[in-house]
Amino acid sequence: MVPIRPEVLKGHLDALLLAALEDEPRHGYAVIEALRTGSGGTLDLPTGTVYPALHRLQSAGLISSEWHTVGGRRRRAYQLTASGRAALAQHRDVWDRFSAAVTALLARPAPG
Amino acid sequence: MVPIRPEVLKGHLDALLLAALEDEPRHGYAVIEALRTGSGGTLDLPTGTVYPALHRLQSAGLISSEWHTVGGRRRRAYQLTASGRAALAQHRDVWDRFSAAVTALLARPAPG
DNA sequence: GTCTGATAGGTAGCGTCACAAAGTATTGCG
DNA sequence: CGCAATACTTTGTGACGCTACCTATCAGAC
Repeated sequence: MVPIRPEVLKGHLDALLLAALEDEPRHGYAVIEALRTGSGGTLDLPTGTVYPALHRLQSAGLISSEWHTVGGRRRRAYQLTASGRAALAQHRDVWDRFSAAVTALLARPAPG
Repeated sequence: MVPIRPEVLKGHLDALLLAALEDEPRHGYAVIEALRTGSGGTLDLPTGTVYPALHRLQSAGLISSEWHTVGGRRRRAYQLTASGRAALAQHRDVWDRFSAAVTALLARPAPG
C-alpha cells in the first residue's frame, strides 16, 4: 500500500472540514474521527492540521464555535454558518470538476 | 463557475505529467496542451508550473529528455523511464484511494 | 519593415498551507 | 502510580505551484 503523501490534501482540507460539520455541530476531535471513519481509514489527519484549519475557517466566518464541558473535558463545538454552507457548495463544485479532470487524465490509454 | 484555486493541484501535478508522457514522448509545451485538451479545458497550467516540474521529475530520474530542433525551434522532448512508469502506477493507486475518500466525505447526507 | 501572436523554453521570488513536534490538562484503567 | 485515550494549542518548517518576467523563432497582417 503506497502511502498518501501529505501534500495531496492541499486545498481540499477546508471542503472536508465543512462537510464534516454539515449534518451536526462537532468538536475538533470528533471531526478528525468523522473524517477517518468516513474515509474508511484512508484519511487520518493529525491534530496539528485540523485545529489550526478550524481556527482559519472561523476567522473567515465560515464556522462558529461554542465552548462546552462534557465529563470534565473542555470541548469547542463548531457549526456551519450560512457563508460556510455556501462555501461548501462551491468546494463541491470545484471538487467535481477537478476530480473529473484528473481522473480523465490519469485514465490508462486504450489498449491496442 | 467557481475558479479552481491553484493549491488544489498540489501533490497531483507529477501524476498528471507522467500520465501525459505515457503514450509517447512530448515536449513541455505539448504536455501543457495535452493536459488542457485532455481535461476539457479545466486544467490550463502555466509554463512556470510545468517546466520546473519537468526538471524536478528528470532530476528524480522519472523522465529523461532529448533536445530536438523542429522548424527552427528548440524542443526538449521528455519520455518516461522505467522508474517513471512505476511512479505513475503508484500515483494512480494513490489518486484512486484519495479521490474515493474525498468523494465519499463530500457526499451530501441522505435527505429526510 | 514592423508588429503581433503563437510556439518554445527558462528563472527568481513569493505565499500558501499542511505537517511534525512539542506542550497542557483531564479521565479512567491496570 | 503509569499509561492510554480524550481534547485542545502553538511554533517552526518545508514543499511546491504560481506570478511575473525574460529570451528566441516563425508566420501572418499591415
